[in-house]
Amino acid sequence: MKSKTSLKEDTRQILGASGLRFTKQRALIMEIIRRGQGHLDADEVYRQARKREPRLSLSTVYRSLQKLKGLGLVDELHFDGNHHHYEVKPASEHHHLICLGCGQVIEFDYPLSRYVKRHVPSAKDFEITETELRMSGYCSKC
Amino acid sequence: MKSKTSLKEDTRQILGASGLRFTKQRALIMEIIRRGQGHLDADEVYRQARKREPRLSLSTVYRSLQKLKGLGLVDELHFDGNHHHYEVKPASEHHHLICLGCGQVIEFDYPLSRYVKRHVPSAKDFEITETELRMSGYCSKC
DNA sequence: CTCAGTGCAAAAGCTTTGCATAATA
DNA sequence: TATTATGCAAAGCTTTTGCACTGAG
Repeated sequence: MKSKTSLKEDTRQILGASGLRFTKQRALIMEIIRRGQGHLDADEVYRQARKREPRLSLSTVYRSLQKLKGLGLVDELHFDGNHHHYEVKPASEHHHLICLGCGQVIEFDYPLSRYVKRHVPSAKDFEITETELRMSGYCSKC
Repeated sequence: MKSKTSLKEDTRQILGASGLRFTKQRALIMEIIRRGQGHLDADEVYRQARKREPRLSLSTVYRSLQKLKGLGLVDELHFDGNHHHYEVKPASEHHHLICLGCGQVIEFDYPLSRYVKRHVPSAKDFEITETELRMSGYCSKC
């Protein structure tokens, strides 16, 4: 219960600090993304959100996601090239393993950018701001 | 000169083995992707190809890319969620570092999937068929 | 009260598909 | 000659944009 409230308050504060507004639509979108464990695309967010806020429009979802991403509250992922997926920005660096058989997405934490900076010469003088590792294959069941 | 011929012959043979045809359009597309060092999207391939084959259509580019990808001759990358980028499938596992300032793409080899399989528990019993690491940030100049 | 945000509808990319024609094996 | 591939045009999806209205601060 605590984390839910604090996500909401954090969001309100960060939005406010940038002169942006904390609307019920944005609260709902954040809430859904958090519950979705980071693997929802815009349309799924939209469909879930409409259950509670039937007049919400898809463009609001897109615009909110964009703003939240700009503020660093949400990350945009690219599992495939067809649509974006979103997740509440995780505290630690984490990555995704996708099963091509059953579609499940496994997350794992790993400070990969630190590792790469240390081991890859061409990454040495790069200031890495974003890292996305996507691995796909088949899980033990498939 | 040798490698050029052998890419062409390899392509012809692999297509043939699957009952597919080696057309001048496909030869040209492969050639362009190879020269493009792996960072062209479909439209860029199309524009370059039309210089030599003005009647080529964009749908042929897409269809060919799809077939070539299916045969494992070409890899599809997702730098952003808006379009696909293509590269001739590299022999060794390699990844991409993208500068958000000047747009340059730095490639580096690294057997990352082996590393991850070894260090990440949840990846242990996964058969990884594809790995894509995308890191972005700012290069030393930007 | 003011400016950011919303809903709706229309437009804008990128990618795919249907169909008749051309070209490979 | 039998299919596979191509070109063209049209359709499909996801995402973005314009505009008048609403609502948060």
